[in-house]
Amino acid sequence: MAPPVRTQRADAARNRASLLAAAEKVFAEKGHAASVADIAVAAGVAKGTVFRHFATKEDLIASIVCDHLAVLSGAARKFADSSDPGEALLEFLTVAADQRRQHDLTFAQTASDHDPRVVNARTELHESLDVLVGRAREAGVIRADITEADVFLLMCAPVHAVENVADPSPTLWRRYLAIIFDGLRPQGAHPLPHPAPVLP
Amino acid sequence: MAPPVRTQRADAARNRASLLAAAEKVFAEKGHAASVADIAVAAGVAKGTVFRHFATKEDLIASIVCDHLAVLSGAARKFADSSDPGEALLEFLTVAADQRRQHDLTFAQTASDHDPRVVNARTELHESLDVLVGRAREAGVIRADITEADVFLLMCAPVHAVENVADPSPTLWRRYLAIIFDGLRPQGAHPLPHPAPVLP
Amino acid sequence: MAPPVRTQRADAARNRASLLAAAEKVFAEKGHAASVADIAVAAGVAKGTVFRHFATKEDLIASIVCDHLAVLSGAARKFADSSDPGEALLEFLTVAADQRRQHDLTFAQTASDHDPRVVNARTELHESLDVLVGRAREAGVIRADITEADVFLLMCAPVHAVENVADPSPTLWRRYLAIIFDGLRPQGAHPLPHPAPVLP
Amino acid sequence: MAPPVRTQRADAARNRASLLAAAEKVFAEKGHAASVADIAVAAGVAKGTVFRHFATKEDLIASIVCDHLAVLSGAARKFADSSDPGEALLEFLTVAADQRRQHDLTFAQTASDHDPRVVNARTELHESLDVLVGRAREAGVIRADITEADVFLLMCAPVHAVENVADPSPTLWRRYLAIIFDGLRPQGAHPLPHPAPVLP
DNA sequence: TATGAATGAGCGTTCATTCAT
DNA sequence: TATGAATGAACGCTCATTCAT
Repeated sequence: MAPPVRTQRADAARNRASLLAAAEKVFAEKGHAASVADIAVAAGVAKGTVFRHFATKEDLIASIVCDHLAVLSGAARKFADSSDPGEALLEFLTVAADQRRQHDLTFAQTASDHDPRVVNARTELHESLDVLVGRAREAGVIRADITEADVFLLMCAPVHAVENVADPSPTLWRRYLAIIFDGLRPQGAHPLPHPAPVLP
Repeated sequence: MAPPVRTQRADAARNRASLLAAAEKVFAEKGHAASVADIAVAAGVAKGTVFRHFATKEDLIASIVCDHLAVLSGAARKFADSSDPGEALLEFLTVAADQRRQHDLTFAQTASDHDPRVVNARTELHESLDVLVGRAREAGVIRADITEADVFLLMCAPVHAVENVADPSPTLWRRYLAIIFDGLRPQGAHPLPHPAPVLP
Repeated sequence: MAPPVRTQRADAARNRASLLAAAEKVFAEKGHAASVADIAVAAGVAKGTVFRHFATKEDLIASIVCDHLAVLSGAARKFADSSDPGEALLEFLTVAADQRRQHDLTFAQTASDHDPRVVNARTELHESLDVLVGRAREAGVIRADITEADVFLLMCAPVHAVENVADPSPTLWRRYLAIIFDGLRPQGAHPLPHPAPVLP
Repeated sequence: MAPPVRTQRADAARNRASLLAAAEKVFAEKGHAASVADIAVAAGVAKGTVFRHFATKEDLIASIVCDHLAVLSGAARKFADSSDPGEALLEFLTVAADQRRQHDLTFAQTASDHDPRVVNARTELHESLDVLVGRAREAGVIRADITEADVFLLMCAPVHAVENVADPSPTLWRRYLAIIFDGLRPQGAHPLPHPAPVLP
């Protein structure tokens, strides 16, 4: 009963998803050195098929970045409903760091900065974060001068810090998340030498 | 008294220095995408000249990384003599972040991890940092459970955080250094969920 | 019945064959100085296409050498069935010299010495030659102390000799083949000052 | 008493000679892959000094080839006085093959074909050989239809033959010289299918 | 639609040669 | 004169992208 177009679209969507998953893995493993051929092999398709789904390599990267941002938006929205705003923020940061730890796409960040889909996804994340951080701030579990932008910018710092360790324990980043989160707390806070940035 | 042969060497040394400076700049701007040709153009020399001074591109990168590490070692040793261990540590972190802000070579870190000169330079930095951090810890200005490795790993976090801002204020990183440094302080510290790593 | 996928393969195979032919010609003309670009131009394809068919320049050279060796093996086996072992050996040497005259790949011999495919092809030639030379020896048309290795090593000598002539008659090499073949005959043979080598 | 110009010339001549010796060795070892830098290092001088003595790399190669040809001319002239023309020819071929064995410059042959100094040196060798071979022919120790050109062209064949052996006994070439020399002898000679070439 | 062969710009690197010292 | 730093053309090779099948 299903029209053939549907079937094709379903196939294509499945292909696209498996390509994204393969690319995410390959990029995380090889970083910038990952080639389209590598990704095609990992996805079990021909090189040309990658370009059927993603116009350019940059487009593929941007799609992955979008997915990551969407996952984070979802997490931020979900945790924003929590009755414990401090715990919610910490849990969000834990999810964010863990995502980054599993698939480090730092190299892709700047590259896809100008892609409109990425801009949208980031905007959405900013909005979700604004709620989450606002509640934590109002509850007094983080300083009054900490903004959504601060959380966004510090989000990946724990994993970045660990990146310089040769063979890190898979939970070492939690140490640095704890340190940074302590820095966000109001207890013993020193005044900050620079106002928070306004992100687009 | 005047060394007669030095003239040539002086020229070559000047060239080498300008090559290093140009490469530092180009790498900071373009990251891994910087080509040897780019660097040669920036330094105003022919491509072949780059290879006269640095056997491979990797060698050039390692040389820059070594220089950076040496500057940091020097700063750490200098500040270790200070009478105010807390201020000394903060000043060191300020120097480190500012260096990184001017020339971000994050991409090079991993690449030159196995170069013996880089290993040596890093070892030296670890030793210098050990003294600096030890004094701050003993003076009680940072938590008792913070080690030299923690400082080393968090050293670049403020600049990393800022990297996601499109056109950042040149001193925005100080905001994040302040937050992280507050996280290192003993006031209001929560226990850390993971022991500090042991760096080689 | 018609294999549908063969069309692409046929194209690629044709390209590969024309690449091999072009490379054979260019290498014969320019020796080691032949560049991959030269070969690509001669074959009417882009440089990258050469590397699609042959992983490296060395691989391409080895492929040509293999082909040459296989042709010689085939000739040796074919002539080994002859009822006139002396004539058969002479005909083989004629084929071998003529092949070499058309495409001198002396320079490639040593270069591809370690390629396993070349090693195999050479081993096969040695085995074929062993039969051919053995029969000639048993028939008494060549000396009793001449081995397959001798024939293998002297095989290209006639063409080599002619290489020092500026614009040689295309059959001049036959003169030197005749002289050398006379040297292999039992009539008027002097004892040899060194035993035959054992080739792998 | 000696004018300083003489001293300089003597120095220069010594330098030139040591450069030639070093180059001969390096070329024999590395063939075409030998670089001017390799030669300079082997001679213990700077790269620029090589070009003070030899305008181009080709010029250097031509000079070595000239030297080799001159040595052979000398040998040919010396042996031409012998009372045993057959032995004299064999001895000349032995010297020629041994020279080639020690320093294989096959790769250089064609390259320096058009250098006028090489042309001269070769002409001189042809003249010397003409006498040597003429006497052997007249004495009946080689066929009546063998010319100086034949000997010239077959001169290096024994060493060439051995070149395909991986780790040859240093006297293996004598085996092939003996075979080829037997081919030159009148006993059991078959008529040759092509007239001797006329070399310039 | 999916394939993978072809493309060609660009890469890191080498090296004969030039030239200021 | 001898040096070795600088040059730049050329090399082998890679890879994102295009396109015929």
